[in-house]
Order: sequence, then structure tokens, then C-alpha cells
Amino acid sequence: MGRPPCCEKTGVKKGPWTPEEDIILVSYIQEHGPGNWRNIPTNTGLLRCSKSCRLRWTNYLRPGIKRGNFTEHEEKMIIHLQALLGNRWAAIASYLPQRTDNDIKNYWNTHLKKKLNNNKKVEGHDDNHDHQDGTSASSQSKISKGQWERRLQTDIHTAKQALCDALSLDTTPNNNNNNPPPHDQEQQPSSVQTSTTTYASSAENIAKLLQNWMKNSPKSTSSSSSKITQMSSLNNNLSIGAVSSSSPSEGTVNVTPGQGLDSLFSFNSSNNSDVSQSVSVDEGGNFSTPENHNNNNNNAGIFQVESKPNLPDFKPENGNFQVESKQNMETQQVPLTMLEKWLLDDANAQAEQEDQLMGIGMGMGMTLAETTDLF
DNA sequence: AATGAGACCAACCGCTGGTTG
DNA sequence: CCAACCAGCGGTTGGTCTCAT
Repeated sequence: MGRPPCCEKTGVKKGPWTPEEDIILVSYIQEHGPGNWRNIPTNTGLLRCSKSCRLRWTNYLRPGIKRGNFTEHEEKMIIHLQALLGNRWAAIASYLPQRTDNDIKNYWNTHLKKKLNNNKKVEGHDDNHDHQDGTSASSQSKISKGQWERRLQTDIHTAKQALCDALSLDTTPNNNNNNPPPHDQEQQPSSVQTSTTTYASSAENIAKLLQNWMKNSPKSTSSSSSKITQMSSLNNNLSIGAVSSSSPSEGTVNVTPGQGLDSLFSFNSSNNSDVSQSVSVDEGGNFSTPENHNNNNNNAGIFQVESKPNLPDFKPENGNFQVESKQNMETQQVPLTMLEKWLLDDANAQAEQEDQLMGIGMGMGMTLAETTDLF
């Protein structure tokens, strides 16, 4: 009955991923697309469980991920959406396509939660109703069921207002991180994303990782590692290539031993605005290898990223990663559309009840006024 | 310079709903 | 129908880094 186990529990590697592992994973997904995580460890030889591979891909290697500083706009979006959705980080992340749920969650826990708490203290609203943390259960238990239900109703109303505000934030022009909600993206073909800055490709992520790795790894234990060390003399010109797929049909990914990783990577990072990387992104945002463009290409398996910052409607979540893209479309478009409809249809009806309900809701956690006055 | 505390974040753990055989 | 599995999610952990003392 059932299926065979997903992966061997013994011999599964844990801990931080190495650049080699990243390359193997990326190249495999490049060829086969995301999904079938169960097959990845066996087909690639990675000593990682499928779960770990999926997490590594979705949180770090996936193209279109922006890492680093959150903008004020993103902060606002997260705060509003957290007020609306609670700690449903995946749902929140669906409205910030460049950010992963893990990233948002970490940012919330390390920055925003503190920020909000400090703000509440400053405003003298620290009434032990820690709604933002979802720890208001104790206080809720002290109130009657009727009161709780009315408060919940008010909370929903407040959250809807918050989403309205969050949506309206997107109209600010020239904001580099002014990501329209998914439903708006197609309406703004002119809002071209600079792929190398806003959408960091997975190859770029790996290259950055490699650079850090080279800096922080004085000891080179393997031949490939020593090869990588030599790359530091390349004046930041890393190059990706020669990830050979010996048997594409079986999905086995081999890193060519003789060439090591110095030929594996070719990453021209001398100019951030003109990055030539390992994986090509076509006009549709497709993330592909030359092999995908031309099956007769002798350089099978060599990826090449050609950043095309001026391409219209660049959507790296599209393209070869259609499975994931499809999922994103479903999670991004449908909920927002429904929410918007909900908001619009209900706004007028709710307005009449607002005054009395808000009066009840004052005893709750953070209100709309608190969230909007934060900045 | 040493060190301890706090911040940060990548990755793991455990749970859940849906799917498969 | 049911047990096993898969994929995804949110909570938590632990290693590393930064900064103050």
C-alpha cells in the first residue's frame, strides 16, 4: 500500500548548502522544472532530502527572488497584509512576488514585530492585546462570546480597510519595489523590472554565494573547492558553464570533474547593470539553457543568463518554470481578485456599521489607525 | 583585544490537507 | 476505504555576525 518512502533518512546531509549543491540543484530544475522533489536527490546524487531541495529552491535559488533590504513600501505591505491575513506568510508572500514566505516571516519576527511593539508603547496603546502576534487568546477568553464575535467582525473590517490601504500604496510612481498586486502586473507593461537588481536570478544568487564562500572559506578541501579559490583571481568575472547532463533523459547532472567549478561559473559581475550570467532569460522571462533554445547546441547543459533589463513585461516567474508559475498565478490572482471584489461590494454596507463596531473594537489589538500611523 | 549579548537568517521540524496505490 | 506518501506551510532552532562593554 501507498508509495515507497520519499527519501532515505540515513546519509541525508543537513546544514548549509554548498555552491556545488546549488549548481546541481539549479541545473536539474533548469532542465526538468520544479516539482517532483522526491526524484531530485536520486537523480542528481544530492545527499539531501526532497524537502530540503524544495526549500532551498523556493527560498533561495528560485529566480525572481529579491534579497536584502526591505523597502518602506514592502514593510507597509507586510504590516497591512499581516493585519489582514495573520501569520499566513505564504499568502502574504503571494502579494510580494519577489519575497519568499521565509524571508517575510524572518523580517516580521526580527524587525516589524519589534517596530510595532515600540510604536504601540510610544503611543500608549500597550494594553496587552497583542493582536499582531496572534497571542490575544488569553484576553479573548476573558470576554463573552458575543463580544468576541463582534470584535472579530470589527477585526475583519479593520483588516479589509488595511488591505484597501495596502492596495492603494501601489500607485506610487518610480518606486523600485512598487510591485503591483499580481492582477495589476499585466496592466503595467511599461513598468519594466531591472532584472539584475530587482529580480536576482538564481545564478546570481549562487554567484554571490560563491563569492562569499570564497572569501570565507580559507580551507579548500576538495579539488573543486581549490578550483573555486582560483576564481578569485578572475577579477570578479565568474563564469557558469560546463554543467553537463550526461543523460538528460534520466536527469542525471554531472559536474565535469576535469573542468571543476572555475569553468562551471562564468559570471561577469563587473557591471551590475550588465550582467552576463549562467541562465538565459528570454522575452517572456523564460529561464532557460542554450540547450533549450537549440537542441543541436554542442554546449549542452551550459547555461547562460543574459540580462535584458529593457525587456517589456519581464516576469521571471513565467516561462520554463511553468508549473510553479501556474501555482503562483493561482495563489496570487484569485485571492486578490476575490478580496478586491469583497472589499468593493462590502465597503458601502460596512461603512454604516463602522462607527458602532469600531467603538467595540477599540479594545482589540492594533487598529487600522495604528497600522497606518506607523510611518 | 576579548567577550558576551543581541540580531539576523538559512535551514530544520512537525503538522496538515490533498493525492496515490 | 484506508494507509502511506507528497507538497506546502508556519514555528522554531542554531550558527554566524555585529556591536557594545
